[in-house]
Amino acid sequence: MRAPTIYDLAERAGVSIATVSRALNAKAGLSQATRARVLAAAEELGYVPNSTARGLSYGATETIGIVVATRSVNVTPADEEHESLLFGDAVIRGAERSADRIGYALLLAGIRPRSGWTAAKNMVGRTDGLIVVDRAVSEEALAWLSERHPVVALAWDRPKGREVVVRIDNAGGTRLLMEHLVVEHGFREIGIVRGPASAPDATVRWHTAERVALQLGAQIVGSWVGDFSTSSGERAARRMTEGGAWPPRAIMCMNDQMAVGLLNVFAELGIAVPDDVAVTGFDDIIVARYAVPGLTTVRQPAEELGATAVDCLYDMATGLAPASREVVLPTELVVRASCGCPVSGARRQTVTKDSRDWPAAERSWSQAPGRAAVVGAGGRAASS
Amino acid sequence: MRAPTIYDLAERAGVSIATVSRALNAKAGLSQATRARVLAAAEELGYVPNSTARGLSYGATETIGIVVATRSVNVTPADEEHESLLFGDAVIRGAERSADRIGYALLLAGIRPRSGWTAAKNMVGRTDGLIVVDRAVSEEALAWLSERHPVVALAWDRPKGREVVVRIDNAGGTRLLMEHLVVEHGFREIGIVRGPASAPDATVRWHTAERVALQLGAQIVGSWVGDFSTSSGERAARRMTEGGAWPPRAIMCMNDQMAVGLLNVFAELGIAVPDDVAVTGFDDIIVARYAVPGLTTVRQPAEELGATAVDCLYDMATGLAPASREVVLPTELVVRASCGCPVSGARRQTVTKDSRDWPAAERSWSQAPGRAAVVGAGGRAASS
DNA sequence: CGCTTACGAGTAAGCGCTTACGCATGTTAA
DNA sequence: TTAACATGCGTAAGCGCTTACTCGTAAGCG
Repeated sequence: MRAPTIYDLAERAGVSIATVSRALNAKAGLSQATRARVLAAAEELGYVPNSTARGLSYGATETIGIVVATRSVNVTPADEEHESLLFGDAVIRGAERSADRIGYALLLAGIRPRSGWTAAKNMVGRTDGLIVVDRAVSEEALAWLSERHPVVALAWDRPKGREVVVRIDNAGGTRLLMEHLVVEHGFREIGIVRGPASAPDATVRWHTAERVALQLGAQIVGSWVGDFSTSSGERAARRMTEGGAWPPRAIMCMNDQMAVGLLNVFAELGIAVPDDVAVTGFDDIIVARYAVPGLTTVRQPAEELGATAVDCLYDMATGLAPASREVVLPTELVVRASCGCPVSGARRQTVTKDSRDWPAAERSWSQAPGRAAVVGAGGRAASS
Repeated sequence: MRAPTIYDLAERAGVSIATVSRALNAKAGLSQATRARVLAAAEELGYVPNSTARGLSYGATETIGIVVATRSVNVTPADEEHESLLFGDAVIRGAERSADRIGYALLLAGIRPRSGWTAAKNMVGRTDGLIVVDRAVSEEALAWLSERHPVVALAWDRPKGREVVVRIDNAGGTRLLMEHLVVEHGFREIGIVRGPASAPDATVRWHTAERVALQLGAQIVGSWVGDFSTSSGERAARRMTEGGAWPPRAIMCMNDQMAVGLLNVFAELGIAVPDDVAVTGFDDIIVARYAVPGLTTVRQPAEELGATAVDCLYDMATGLAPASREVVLPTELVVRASCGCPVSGARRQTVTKDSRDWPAAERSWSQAPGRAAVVGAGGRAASS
């Protein structure tokens, strides 16, 4: 009942284990006959090589680790589903796609709020590279990891240690959105619902929004702080309507969940979106498409982030210097109804429109295995 | 720049590698002083044990593999997002949670439609057990795998080989739903939108629905076949309204996506849900909550499936015989508006209700590490 | 004071694989 | 015919770790 080893196979095929190894790994210097004999024996025995032993001997595990933050189980389900979990899932899907393409495996580790980063540390000893998503571990931990292992920090601010940062173009996306609101819709008074100060993404978005608004001759007439959750968006909406106050004509939320919170409260209060107040989000989570009205937002290519991270690590692990310390993926404006844009017909139309919105999943540059791309805002190239 | 090995550590601490190993693994028979010295040296060196070597020597990898089907990239995004992908993500989250609890790692493999199951096969050599989700691999492949490795088949029909099946109580959930429609709402004429014949889940649901309807004195007045996608639901809706025909008073869809497809088309045709036609789904995907009207459905505890699978494998890998060849998790009726139930107020109310719907994430029986539970329909115990 | 025990730590034998090296053959060229 | 080389395969040395076994030392006992 013990799994057959290379010795069993060698005996069965009547050759040495070295020959078996060469046959299985398609190395040169073997006669066709011997190779066939070994492969046949392997088939008969149902032999599967022990990857652990292979990794030890070969000196590489051909495995990429991915570290994501896992929220504690006690948040409300709505928040839990919407929040970074889904983002993390998409990243994992993308990473898995790339890993599969290069024949690597993906090892998963979730970091719980108070569990510390031991799980991430342990991955150093069993992977060829590590993806750290968002702020799953502290900056110090990231520095420690990146000093002794190839590390890609995903959706991080910018590289501080030896890690390579793969992120989206927050500034560019925010600019697109603001230009849409100010230039195309003519809104001059914009409100902003920020994220927590600890989130670099949100901070970049916020600062950019302010700057671009000024540049375009609009002004920020109000600013509220949320924590990225739907309920914090609801609280913000209540604060801005306290005592019968009227919210700004247009409100930009730094993520979709908070925007959904606004929609909830405005619907309850009878404030019409977009006719009374235009609302926008950021990220294009699934719910943005199903919100009523459909949420105008900026798409984050979460799967591509994961795929790109794996490509980068592959380069790093195989000795190629990464093309850049920082890889920036472009974002895309997704226009739905919540900003005031006409959406002809009912939801079906929206669905159709959405389908068009989605780019072909295979990016052209992903055809070349293992190559990462440096792409900037709205198509402009950007690297540091 | 080479990672420090146990030899480096031993030298630094002035002891043998055996002592280092004992210190790091908290084995008995070491003086406090020596242990402390080793740990201090480890800290200084930033030593991380090589799990590959450890696994080889120890004879177990403390890793669980999870094999999920990954749809090809060319499906429409709506279908892709809703379909098994999200289910797979939830399963992975649950599995990760359990794995983390027992100190195991999770290795991910996606099986693409035409890539074959080599990826799954290779996992045998690097894990202590395998979770195969849904129908990621063929029955023959599953048999092959389960013959030489601990395997849990998730959401599978019933065990055929040596694998343990972990699934939800499809029959029980369907019964709850049918009882709700017939007994509480008094609908006597029910339509059914089935899934593909190849999906055992859908088949069980369909047969149960027919049987229960008869038992309760209702009748099935129409049956349409879809493929689980939203667009197939839309097609079904068009077929049932062809030539001005009127759909059945109540329609039970074998999953949520198809139900959403019905909602789309009915909205377009001006058929009111639930006033003209009641519609129900199955699975309780996220979108069910955001559909208009909110979709009455049956919740699949996807995360718990993953968590339970890991618990089972842990038992199997550590030599405990699994409690049962088949573990069935209970389902839960989620009542929203699409069946005709009153939902007071607007969406906020729905959200609140939903929050209540969700059980505390920690199941009581999950407190005992590594123990799997056998729970049946609606709380009744069931095992085979 | 001599003997048994218990304790702490070292020695060495693997775990299953890859690969550098070496050694027979068979093949070619002078 | 023989040197020179390619070809095909076996031998053996690790990869970094765990652990069964061994052994020196100090404590406990009559």
